[in-house]
Amino acid sequence: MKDLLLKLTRKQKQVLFNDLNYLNLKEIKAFCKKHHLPIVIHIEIAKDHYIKTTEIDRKGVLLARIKQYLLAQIIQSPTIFNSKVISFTLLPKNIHEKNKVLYGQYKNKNPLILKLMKKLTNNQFTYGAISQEVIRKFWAKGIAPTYQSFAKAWLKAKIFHDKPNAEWAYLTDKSKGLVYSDWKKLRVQKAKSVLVILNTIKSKFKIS
DNA sequence: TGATACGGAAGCGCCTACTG
DNA sequence: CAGTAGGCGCTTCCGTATCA
Repeated sequence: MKDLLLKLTRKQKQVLFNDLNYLNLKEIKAFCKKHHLPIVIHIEIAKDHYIKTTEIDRKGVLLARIKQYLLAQIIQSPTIFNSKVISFTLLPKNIHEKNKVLYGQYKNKNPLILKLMKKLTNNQFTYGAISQEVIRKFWAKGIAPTYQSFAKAWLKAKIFHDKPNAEWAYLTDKSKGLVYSDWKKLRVQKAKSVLVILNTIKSKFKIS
């Protein structure tokens, strides 16, 4: 399988792959659209019947997809939540830890869910990047965890998460002490040189 | 009209620097 | 010393714009 970056040295590829993190979501979306890489999450509303949601994959997921495309010319299929992990019936008022966390019912900021999750995590749970990452990973695998196992997974992820995700460029630089007054300029510069390389690539099709 | 895309606002995540 | 505001991007939410 040929990759699309033949002209680059190994070192240059390393730099490129690292600097992809400096692209913002708008730039990433534009590249994905041009090359027909999926952006939007799909759900299965009936057997083998899929529709788009309004939700897009996280930045890290999109970047992984782009890397796979650059290296192997493979266009991965979109993230799909199958019917087993979905429900659009109203969230029960008396949810408890044995209930399943389902797409369509689980909503950020829902106070009932927050209360339950706080209870199950020794008051540590917050709605944020980690919670979203954890639950989407479950759903993408076709698993609807109970609130109890979601809480357990969240606590584990929280401990594991000792530094910002690589794709959060600003926070990563910040944690390394590399953020100075003109970080925004740095981001634009890095993004520009990444885009110069990416723009040399013609769109290809190969569905995995 | 319904579906989709876009845009702004608010909260999270992290560290530094400041305030009391 | 503890607490908090500032800085920036990502995510989510929600209202508005656009398209078929």
